[in-house]
Amino acid sequence: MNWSVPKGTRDFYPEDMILREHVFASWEKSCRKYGFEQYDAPVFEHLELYTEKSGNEIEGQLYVFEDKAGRRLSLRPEMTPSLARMVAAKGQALKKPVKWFSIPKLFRYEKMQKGRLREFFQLNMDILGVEDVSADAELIAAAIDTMRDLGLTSSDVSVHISSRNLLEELFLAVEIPAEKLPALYALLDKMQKMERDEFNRLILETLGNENQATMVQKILGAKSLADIEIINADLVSLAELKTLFGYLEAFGLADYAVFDISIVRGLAYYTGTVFEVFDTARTMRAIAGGGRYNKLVSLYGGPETPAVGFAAGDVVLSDLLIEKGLVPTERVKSDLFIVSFGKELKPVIGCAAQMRNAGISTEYPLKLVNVNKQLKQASSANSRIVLFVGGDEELNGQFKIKIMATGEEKLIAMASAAEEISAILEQN
RNA sequence: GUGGGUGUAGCUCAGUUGGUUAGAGCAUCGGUUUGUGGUACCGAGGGUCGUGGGUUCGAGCCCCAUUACCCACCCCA
Repeated sequence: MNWSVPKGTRDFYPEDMILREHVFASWEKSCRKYGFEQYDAPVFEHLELYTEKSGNEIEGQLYVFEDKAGRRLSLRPEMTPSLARMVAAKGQALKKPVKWFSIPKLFRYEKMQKGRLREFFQLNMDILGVEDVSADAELIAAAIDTMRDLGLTSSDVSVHISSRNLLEELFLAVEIPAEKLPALYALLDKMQKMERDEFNRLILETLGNENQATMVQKILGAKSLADIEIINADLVSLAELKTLFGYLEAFGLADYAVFDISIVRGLAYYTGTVFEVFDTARTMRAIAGGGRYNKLVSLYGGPETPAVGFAAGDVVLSDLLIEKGLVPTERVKSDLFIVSFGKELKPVIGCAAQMRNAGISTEYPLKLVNVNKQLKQASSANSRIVLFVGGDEELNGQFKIKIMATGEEKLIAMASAAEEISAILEQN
């Protein structure tokens, strides 16, 4: 018998939930701050939803199964097809712009590695219905802000931005045949991983034309938009990118953003802006990635809908937060812990009920042991205040309480105990 | 799918050229005479040494297979 978790999955013990909830809460907060609304969709979808977009080959990376009626279904490997389907189904009825977010659990049958599991979470944020680059800027700003809210600065992470259109325009201007573009994109995606000479050799091999190869090498050597402008100043996408970076500067986020011509984002459905967020040390895989996908909603039978979105996985991000020491450690089970001097549980329960009814998170020992032991429990529950019941103080209509952080003890009136405790909890 | 590395207590690891009953720290639980926690002292539980086979009088240690994890490649929505 094998009682371990399936390959590529995780258990979340309470102590693991601290980090997970920290990240989720931060994500949601950032999304709301930008006016995004939450949505969700089924965990499994018709298989065709994914094969339509990515081809039959991806089936090997999906958790595919058949239901009892013989339907071919798949656990969702990504959220965007579900989103596109939902938006397509509403047709023109949705008020634009649509700004939606979701935190789905996703499943991919993959060989696992550092930062890549078979079951994981993603934050997805998308803006639909806006063609202007202002939407790209709003989205990228929101993406950066999710990182910033978690304590990551521009010296920890940066967003590398490019544009599919820019590459296409540049390449077509030097008369590279359109059918060669996918091969070039694939090559470009690997640029960071190889020596410049090797890279240049492969470009020549792909194009089979020395003049074109030289031009492409020059284009791909561009380190900034200014470099691009020298090569070819008359490009629509160049103007767009300049506008985009201008907007990011207006957001006060210029420190995070860099132009990086090597960003192409696989070969998927991107039609314009593409970007990826990396740790600046570049020791991990991408933390987030996204871009513009103007064709996808119509692919699912909806109206032509411009769209831009991104996804950030929880795995690499969590690794980074741990490495940077940005993980909360405090684990408060309950704010108040009741310790009893007596042997009767009933008065303890009565007191606990009173506190809980007042909205105070309260625990007490389920087995009445000696006071020493009870206080140890209060301590490991990380409770902030201990309330003693069954003591002599009650003869004067008072409870003794103890502030655990300082060890300070004080007497409070029994009649207003809940109010006084709430007040103390609020102060600290 | 390809190549490499690592598996000893819940965790981090010791364990001599193969030799009795496999150890430590941390953690957990119990106790230090029942009205005071975090620190201290005493004690206890917990391991078929990843799994299966082989070599040997004898294997945690050597050999083979297998599995899980880690790293690199492939892929990355």
